[in-house]
Amino acid sequence: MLTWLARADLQALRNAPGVRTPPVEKHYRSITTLEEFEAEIAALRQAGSFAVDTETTSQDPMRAELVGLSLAHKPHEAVYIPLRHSYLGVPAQLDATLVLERLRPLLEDPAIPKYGQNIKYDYIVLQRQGITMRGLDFDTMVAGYLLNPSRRMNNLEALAREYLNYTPVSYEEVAGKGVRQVTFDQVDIARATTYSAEDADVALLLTQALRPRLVEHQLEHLFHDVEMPLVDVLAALEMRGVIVDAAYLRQMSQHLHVQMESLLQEIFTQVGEEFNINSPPQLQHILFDVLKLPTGKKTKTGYSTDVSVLENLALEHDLPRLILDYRHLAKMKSTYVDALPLMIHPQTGRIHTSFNQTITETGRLSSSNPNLQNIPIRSELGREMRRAFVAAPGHVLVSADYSQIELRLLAHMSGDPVLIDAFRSGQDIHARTAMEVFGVDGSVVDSDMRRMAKTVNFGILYGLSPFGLAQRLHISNEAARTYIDSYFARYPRVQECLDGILASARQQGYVTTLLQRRRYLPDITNANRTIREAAERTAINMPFQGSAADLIKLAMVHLHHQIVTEHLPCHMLLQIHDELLFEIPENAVEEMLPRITETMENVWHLEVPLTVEVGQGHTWAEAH
DNA sequence: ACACGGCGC
DNA sequence: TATCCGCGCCGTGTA
Repeated sequence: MLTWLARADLQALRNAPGVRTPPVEKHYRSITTLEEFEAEIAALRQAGSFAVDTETTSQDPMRAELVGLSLAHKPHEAVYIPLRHSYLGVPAQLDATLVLERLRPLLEDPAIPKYGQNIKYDYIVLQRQGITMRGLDFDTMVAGYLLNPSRRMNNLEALAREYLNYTPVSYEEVAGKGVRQVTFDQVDIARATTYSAEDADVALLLTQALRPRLVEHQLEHLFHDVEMPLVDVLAALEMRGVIVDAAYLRQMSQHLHVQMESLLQEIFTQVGEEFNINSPPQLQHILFDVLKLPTGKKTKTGYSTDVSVLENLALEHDLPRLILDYRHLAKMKSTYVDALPLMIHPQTGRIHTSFNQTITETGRLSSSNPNLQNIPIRSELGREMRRAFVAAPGHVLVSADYSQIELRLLAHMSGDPVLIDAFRSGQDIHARTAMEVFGVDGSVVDSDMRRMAKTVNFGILYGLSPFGLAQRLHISNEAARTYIDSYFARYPRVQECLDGILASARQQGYVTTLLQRRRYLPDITNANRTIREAAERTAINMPFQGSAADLIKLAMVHLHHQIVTEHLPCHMLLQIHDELLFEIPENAVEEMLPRITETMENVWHLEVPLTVEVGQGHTWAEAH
């Protein structure tokens, strides 16, 4: 039995010698005998809920090997069960299969609530061991995120510091850092116990500390009905993965290489010297010193060479276009065509992204390792790229995306009669805005007017300034101001809605979404105008971007529930903010399409209909 | 580690 | 006077 004074108390004594904190005794121990293990199982069942933490050999749950696990059902007590520690002189450990089989009834019982920090990770690790953890009740990372989505880190250490005034033992302290870091199976069991058992304990303590705070912030519905159920859903998406056609990408890579070499020669010939196009400083030198082309935007370190600058220069010189073409090919090749095949999982043959639930300040998900939410689509080459994403044999990919969801939310929240009428009667919303803003009949609206109206519509959601609109549309500031003024004249309730958002942001210090997701905006009263206005744009965007995130998350939860309880032949693969991608057996598509669209469209009752557009095909390019 | 540029919604 | 629309992730070059 290991017992010591809590580190927080030691720190309190050091930092404030006048303050006496009652010492808390901590009881962390490892379990290596069957008798202890059986007693622990009985205690866990008796307690009826517990915190779980797994220790593994990798940060990536799809590649991690289980090394041990910790359990905590009572504050300041926890056990660590080493399973696969491996070092010279390692003591006897319980058999991993035996331990997991005895824990299975507890872990798989939905009536026994489980707590943890980033519990999706543990869920996937255990799922790969054949255990389906049910009753995921409280993820401290998700709770911390909902309480303040702007918090940089929602890791256990940051949360424990903020809510428990306590600093737990860090991973580096037990496993080392840098080149000297060892995998957890090589960590001495006694040291592993101090770390791992504490993590389970802290997760339990944080659960108790954060639960009432969620209620205070009116976040319990969002937490229990959306974000916590979503943990299982995201785990399922990540584990299923998506197939990419490596042979196709290899071919594409060779093709791109040839094109890039040819472009490169043409560029060097035009310039008269060789240089590294990928180096912004070298490119600046060539464009603005050697060729003496006019400079545009400035960056912190010099003159910008980004797309908008090169597009302007392309009007008076041939080189910028070649640079743009080269950049596009280089981007496609390095970021996607060459990188994605390297991410194929050796066992599953698929790519398993990681969906992060606690990163964005608006409530959106993010995707990384690799990011599958920014696969190209807008260029022809981008669409070719999407042909690499394919369905399994006998399956098709189905894409279902919410049409104009943020503008529909604007119609709903503002109650603007013109916007509502436009969506209820199924009109082309950008064409309708063109009619309103330019004061013309529908028959007069041409593609150029529609494009400008589209920019205005999206600009409204971002708090666009006349200056920004002018830049974007290549028109004068005066013209841009006129467009925005006429927009608000025709949609007065939208103006009131945006003013209301700003007023509540100033009054409360935060803005909220449809499902009460909250984002604090301390800069909304900043004396610096640039900073304050940035906060105002953020405030205006958050309710629309965040509510859209709320709704698609809820739809994912509903769909996943149907898929699991009714054993539907359908796998959700990806979420791309307003789109869901599925993999479905060919013979089940007819049955599944209406279920998907109806579930997504009926996820929430708004003043305007939510509509979903679906497509299908053997590749993602065809499905879209 | 940071800046830049660029892909998505 | 200067302003350059919100939210992300990642590759490359430079330090």
